[in-house]
Amino acid sequence: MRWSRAFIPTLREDPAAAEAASHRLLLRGGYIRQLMSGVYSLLPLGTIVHQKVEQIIREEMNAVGAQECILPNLHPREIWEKTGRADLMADILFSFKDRRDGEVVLGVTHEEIFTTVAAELTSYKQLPQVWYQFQTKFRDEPRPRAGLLRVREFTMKDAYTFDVDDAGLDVAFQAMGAAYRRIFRRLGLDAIGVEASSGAMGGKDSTEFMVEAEVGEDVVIHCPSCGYAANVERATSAVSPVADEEGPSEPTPFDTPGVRTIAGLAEFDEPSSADRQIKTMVYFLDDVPTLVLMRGDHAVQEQKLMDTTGTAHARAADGPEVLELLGANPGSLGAVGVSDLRVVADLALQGRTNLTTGANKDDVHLRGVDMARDIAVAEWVDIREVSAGEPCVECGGTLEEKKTIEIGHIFKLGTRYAEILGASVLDANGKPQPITMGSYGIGVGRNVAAIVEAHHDERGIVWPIAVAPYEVVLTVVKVDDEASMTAADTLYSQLREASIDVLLDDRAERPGVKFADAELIGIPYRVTIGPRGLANGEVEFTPRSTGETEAIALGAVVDRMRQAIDAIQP
RNA sequence: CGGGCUGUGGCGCAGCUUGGUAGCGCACCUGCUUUGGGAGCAGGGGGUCGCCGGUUCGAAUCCGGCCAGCCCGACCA
Repeated sequence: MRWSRAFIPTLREDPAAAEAASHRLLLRGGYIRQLMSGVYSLLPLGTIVHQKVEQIIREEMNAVGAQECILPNLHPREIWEKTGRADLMADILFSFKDRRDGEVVLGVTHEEIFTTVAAELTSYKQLPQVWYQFQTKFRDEPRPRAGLLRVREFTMKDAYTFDVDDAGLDVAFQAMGAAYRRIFRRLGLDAIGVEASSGAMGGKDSTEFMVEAEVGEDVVIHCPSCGYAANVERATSAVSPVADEEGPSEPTPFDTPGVRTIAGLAEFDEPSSADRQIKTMVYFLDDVPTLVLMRGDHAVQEQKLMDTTGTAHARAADGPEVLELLGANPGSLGAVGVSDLRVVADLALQGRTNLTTGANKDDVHLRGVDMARDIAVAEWVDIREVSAGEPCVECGGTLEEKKTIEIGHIFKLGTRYAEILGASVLDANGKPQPITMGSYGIGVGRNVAAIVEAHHDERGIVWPIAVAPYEVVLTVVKVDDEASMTAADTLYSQLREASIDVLLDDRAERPGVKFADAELIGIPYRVTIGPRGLANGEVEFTPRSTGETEAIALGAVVDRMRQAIDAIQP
């Protein structure tokens, strides 16, 4: 491509609305433009990168025997009603009516549709099957942010595996996980697989692939000594036990005027340190009012709460609701003697005695509370949010936290969708078996953004060559110098001949502008062609990553590029 | 949805407090000069001041409503 003919609208100044590095640089480099909140146009450069990322994913999918499909994005709402996800995902579902008043939704993901296709399978002999597609997903996200990182319309590679039994699913899951690792390595992303919550996808097991990033929205807990890694929505840790002293034979009320917080109570009443208090919170778990009990110094992890209690929608009760349910305001709440509300408690409270908690009367607390004796706990669950510095459950090492971007997620779905949508095969004994499924997603645009987050400097993007829109840029310092343009045209043809993606900067711009643009858009190698070097038959060769320039012979350019590309391609 | 903020040529901003009919830098067009790290001079084009309504002789400016976008919290690739 000749730069003079290309549409690469670079911006000299940072756009005001862009904070994340990837957002800022993709805008400035002329890769993307925003249309509305969470919706972006991919300009020519953005499109090439997107396609290169897709192609790497496609190659690795095909390598594990996956077959590419293209499924529709207009779905009858009915099918989403059937699986219950019309409600579960109601918040993010784009939904409308067609001309015949039929309810239609835009595809959020495609489990329902792939399963519908899979209903045509009849025999275990046809399994396993692995199908995938690149398709736009529409999600009316509550809060799009950071450019391509979190949007409302995006391309996802979604794959689905179909097996007769769990053993088959395990094999498929492993194979797909390995393919994902190869993909991320080729994309230049240092991804780690972590245990994750399955959320609205349903299913038993899932692994998220995360890359560490300043702008990451997820928190991963990991153990440097044994490698344990889990999303904070799922992570556990060892809790140092607290030795309780002998308490009274029944809870004893005492006045605590003005005390409203754990810290306040710990200060007010010496023996009631935070780890000897019961924190009582009121939640509506799928509209069922529930008391959630935590050790005073622990925080509840809402996703863990939802997962362990099988809840689809959870929300904290507000002040008036709390008052109506318990007769007291937050700050004096407790579960002692509460029999008409569901009570769930964190495992860290199990067996604890002589604790302090609210009395459900403003400005009064109870001391000497014995969990087993005084509180009717319906469910003991691990709902504690892990934080850095706690001991690892696996090896006792000290856990750390990382901010990460989720760049891929793979799920073991099991038979849920197959059962509802009637996808079953006859097994070797002639018995119908629901197909066991897995679901595997990668957000293409988000990966593009993640690559930029991981590969940039103060001057711009530094693309890994595997995904760079062009592998080399020929910067002609003086376009009205005939010898320079002739040499540039020759090199341009030779590089194209060698199937190397080359951008020829033949613009009538000053050198400084060209260098700055080349660095901003992040082309991995720059060949600078000017009268100075040309006098000796030489040009300058500059890798974007190091910025170190070396003079090489005109005739050596193609070889150098070939070498650079071969060194990185798998 | 809750909280904070912002809407003025393509981009970045000033003007708003104290109403008088819009300005700066970059970008763009023309010419001349310049030419290895975002050139100089001269000339020029481009704006319903987010939208609707109100107050006023007069509104970018004051008031009300709405819309959009950004950032922080509850969701996901």
